[in-house]
Parts: sequence; structure tokens; C-alpha cells
Amino acid sequence: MTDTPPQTRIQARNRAAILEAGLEVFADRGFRGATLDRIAARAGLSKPNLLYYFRSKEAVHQTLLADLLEMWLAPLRALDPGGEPRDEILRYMRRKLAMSREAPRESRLFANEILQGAPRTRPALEGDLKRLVDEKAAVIGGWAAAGRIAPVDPHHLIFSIWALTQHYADFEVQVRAVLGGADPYPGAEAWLDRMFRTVLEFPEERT
Amino acid sequence: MTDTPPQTRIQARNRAAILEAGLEVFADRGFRGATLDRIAARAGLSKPNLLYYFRSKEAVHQTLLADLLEMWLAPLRALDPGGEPRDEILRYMRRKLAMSREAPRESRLFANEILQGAPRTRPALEGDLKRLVDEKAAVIGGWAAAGRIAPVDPHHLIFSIWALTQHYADFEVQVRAVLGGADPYPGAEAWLDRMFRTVLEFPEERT
DNA sequence: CCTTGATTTGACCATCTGGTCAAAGCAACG
DNA sequence: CGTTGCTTTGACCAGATGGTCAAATCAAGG
Repeated sequence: MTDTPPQTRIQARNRAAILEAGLEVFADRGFRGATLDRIAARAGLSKPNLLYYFRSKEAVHQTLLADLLEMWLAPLRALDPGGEPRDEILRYMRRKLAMSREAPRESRLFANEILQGAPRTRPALEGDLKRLVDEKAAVIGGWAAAGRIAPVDPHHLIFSIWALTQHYADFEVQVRAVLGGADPYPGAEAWLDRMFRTVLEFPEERT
Repeated sequence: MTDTPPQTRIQARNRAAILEAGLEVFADRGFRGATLDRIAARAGLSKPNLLYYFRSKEAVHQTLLADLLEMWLAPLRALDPGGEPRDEILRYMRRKLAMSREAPRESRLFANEILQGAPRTRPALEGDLKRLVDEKAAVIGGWAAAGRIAPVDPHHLIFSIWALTQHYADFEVQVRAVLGGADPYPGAEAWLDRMFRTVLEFPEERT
């Protein structure tokens, strides 16, 4: 998804530094709130130097989003139609929750983009994303039809997983404010496990 | 939560028009992405005229957020300790979902604010919001302890309601892209009802 | 219809910000 | 150790943007 791979060592280092700085700043202040000066400073470069590596502010953002989208979809791609239904779905949820914990900046970058109406991502959402979700929703729907999990609306099940896991990254300030600063993740993991487990179970399985 | 109530008819009308326009523009582009010119144009005023009614861009934003917070907390405030536990929680969820459908701009305005680290709302989150949530969490915890609902982590239950309902407003573009433009709300309501119902039920109640 | 206070605006300003450019540094290879 | 091409930068620019202000306009009571 990245353009031509960097050639020299210096290029590799500086492009990486810029993307890291861009991730930080874009996630923190949104596209418009981010300034090239700030990104450059954080990357340890001057603004013109940054623009030597990326054509424009847009270009940094684009690159970030493209890389991110891949990373974002990977866990859903990994949902295995041949696996044990409940394990597969719960593993997907857990991987997404882990991503919120380990890559909150990426989550917020994406959230910013969607909130603003996905001006730079709309095609990917309507293309790759929709295709992938439809495909996996069909798998989950198949499991439900076969009686291997309780009947569910596959699309909304997937939305639930997105919403519940990303909430802990995107609304972290709020969650921490309410919890008084405590780490929300242990509780979140237990709770989400419980929620999805019960909704996927058949009544008679519950103990 | 609003400052001194407007005096004249003209003031009432123009302040309202500015807040309506501000809501639209701030929700759409975030605080930094919003421009006074745009807000003024949308309100049918000139920029200096807008600044006759509000000291600054900040002031418009502040007023909007303050009003919003009240509206946002109302449904949780309404959760009645004396009510039937499951009905109370499900009603709260339904009211929040209705707010996502009917007031998506407010939801996105709030999401923007939190995403950026709640620079103008932090005190309210750590004060009023935390207090209210702790209070209602205690109520829910009491219900669980009394065996009137299945045991739950009250704080995370509340986070779940926020996450799942607001997702449909904040990530509307994504949801609609995946669903191919269809209205997500009927499906969402059924699914969320099902999710929360099952997680609050005791196994032996399930039919 | 004129006075008074509320309302509106055109002109203007300072600052910020994305982006350009020519010149200067610098690394490495022949 | 000088040439060559990659890297870095200071100076600069144009447009956008938040905000000011004095003057003009307007509404309504007396």
C-alpha cells in the first residue's frame, strides 16, 4: 500500500519518522488540526525537509490511511470459515480489542476520518470493506443457519464488535474519566467475552 | 447551561440560527475544520454579525457543548432505581439509540470533542459525568447483587450502551457503506434489544 | 418623524499555514 | 580531493481565517 519503497537508508528512516509523527499528530488533532510544522518537529525535521519526502500533507495522510486499512481488515480476513464458529468470532473480537489497546492512535486516526464523512476513504469502504464484510457475514450467517451458533444478524454482529472494541480506544479519555483513571482493558475483555458468548449461545447450553 | 437568555426576538432568532449552523458545521468538520465564515453563511449572517452575538468561535462551540451535555445525560438520569431493572436498562438503551437516529449531529459533535482529548469538556467528564455514572452503576450493581438481573459489570454495561448506540451515528458513513445505503436502524434496534436482553437474563429464563 | 439603542456591515489586520525555491551541505565514489 | 547526486534549509509567498472597528442602517417608542 505504500508508494515506491524507500531507496536509501536515510529515506527509509525519515519516511518512517514522518509517518510515525503524522500518526501521532493526525490521531490527536484530526486532518485539519494537524500542521506540517508540528509533524515535522515531532519527526525531527524541518518543514521543507518533510515536504522533500512527501509531496504534501495529503500525501502523508493518504499513506497512513492506506497502511492502516490493511492492518484494520486483517483480523476480519483471518476469520476462518472452516473453524469452530464461536471460537472464530470470539477470537476476532479479542484481536480487535487488542488492537484498540495496542494501536489506539491508529484507531483514532480512522475514527477521525470516518467522522468527517470518510472524504479520503469512501471508495475503500464501499469497495474492499463492503466486499469483505459481506463475505464474512455470509459465513456467519451460514453458521447460524446450520444451527452452530444462535441465530444472529451477521452485519450487526460485526458492527457490534467494531463499536465495542474501538470505543475503548476512541473514547479513551471518557472511559478513563469515568473509571477514575484505572485501566479499562481487563474489565472490558471479561465483559465483552461474556456479552458475545451469551448472545452466540443457545439457551439450553447456558450453565 | 446557556448564558444570559436572549433578550429580543431578533437575538433569540439569530442566536438559535447560529447554534443550529454551528452544530451542523462543527459536527461535520470538527472544531478546527469549522470556519466562522461557513457557520455565518449557513446561519444567513455575515461573519462580523455572528461575532456580535458570540464573543468568538470558542464561545459558539462552548455553548453547543454545554447544551449538548445536558441532553446527553438526560436518559441516564432518567434510569429509575425503583423501576423494573431490565425495563429500565433496555429503555435507556433504546432512548440512546433513538438519540443517535434523531440527533446524529449532536453525537458527532460530542465524538469529535472526545476524540481530540476532550479539551473543553474534561472537567465535566471527570465531574458531573463520573458522578452520575457512578451513581447509576451502583443502582445496577444493586440489582445484580439482589439477583434481579444476571451479574454484570455495571460500568462496562454502560460503556456498551454508549458504544453500540453512538456507533450508528458517529460511524454512519461506514455503516451505510457496508449495508449499501440501507437504513440500519430497524436492524440495529432488534439486534441491540436481543444482545442486552440475553446478557441481562439468567440462563434458566431463556426460552 | 426623530431620537436612541440595537443591529449590520465593509474594510481591514495579524497570524497561521501549506507549499515553493534557490542555494547550501553532505556523502560517496572514481 | 573533486564531481555528482542526494539531503537540508532559510527566506519567502499566497491564501485562509479569527477577530476588530468605525460607520451605516434599522426598529420602535415618544
